[in-house]
Amino acid sequence: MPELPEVEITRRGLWAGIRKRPQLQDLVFHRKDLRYPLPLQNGKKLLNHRVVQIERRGKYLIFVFDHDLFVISHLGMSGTWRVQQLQLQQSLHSEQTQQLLQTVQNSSQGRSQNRIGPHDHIEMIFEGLELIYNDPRRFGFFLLLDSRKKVEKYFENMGFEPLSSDWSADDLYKKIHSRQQNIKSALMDQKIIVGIGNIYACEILFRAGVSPWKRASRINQESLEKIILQTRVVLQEAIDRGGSSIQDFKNTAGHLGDFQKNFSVYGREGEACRKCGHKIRQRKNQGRSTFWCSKCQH
DNA sequence: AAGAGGCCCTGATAGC
DNA sequence: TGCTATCAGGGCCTCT
Repeated sequence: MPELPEVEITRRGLWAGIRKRPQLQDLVFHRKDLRYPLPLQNGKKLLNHRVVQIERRGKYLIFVFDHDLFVISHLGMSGTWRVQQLQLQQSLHSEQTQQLLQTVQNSSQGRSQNRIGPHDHIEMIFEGLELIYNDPRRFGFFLLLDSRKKVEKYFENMGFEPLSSDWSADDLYKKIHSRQQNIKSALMDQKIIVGIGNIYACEILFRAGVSPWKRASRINQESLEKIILQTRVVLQEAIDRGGSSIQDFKNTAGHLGDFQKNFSVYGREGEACRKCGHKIRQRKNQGRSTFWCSKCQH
């Protein structure tokens, strides 16, 4: 589901929710793993620490706690975080807290309290509200790291941050000029540039007028500049519109995004190109549906 | 050693 | 109605 815009929307919503009361009071896991094992025991290190910032790197969220503790959260294909108000009694009773901790072993207790629904796997409880992670497909993950160094190590091989201006077209050219793969695969390669997934790769290439099937090494200077520009424009537009909700993306307040209404090609196979009227085509690339206009994109 | 393909998992939808 | 097949926003691992 979530590409950079959706993760950024999530980041903002989470931070807006907890910034005034950032001390983690409880952490509850309703299963032992997602994509990777959850920090059932180590997670207790986080209790009573404050979240000082929530950062984003590509499609990853980073909860920065005081005392050099970090949580890396990835939404996989179907993950969402939501902010939910807590009843006063729930947030203040330590007995309740004890009971919640035990729900690591027994998730049915949590559900019976009517706060938790199907596929709600993690609860981060703050004063007066909680953050709940929901993920039907469970491709997401939640990792605890105990130093900034480990965080940097974790992200050391990741590509350029598209909305940052600390890299240039030349830098990107150096990374892709020897690539034999097509430009769409290159755009989706997180080692080259981060945050772009299947939807936005299609949309960016349409706006740049570049065929997804063009070899990365054969992109000329002018097209490369267009791709970079449109990457920034499309991602920023999507953020401004609350992200894209194809099936189920919701922001932390449970609201759907709006950017899917602006899709030029994604999911529009057989429909008329909004620019030239030609039929939008679809073909698989590395197992992912790829949409493009063969008349507008070369 | 870059690049393609399989796989993890559930749910929605299409077709019979 | 109910079965089966296919597909879905990601990324890691394996194989070539």
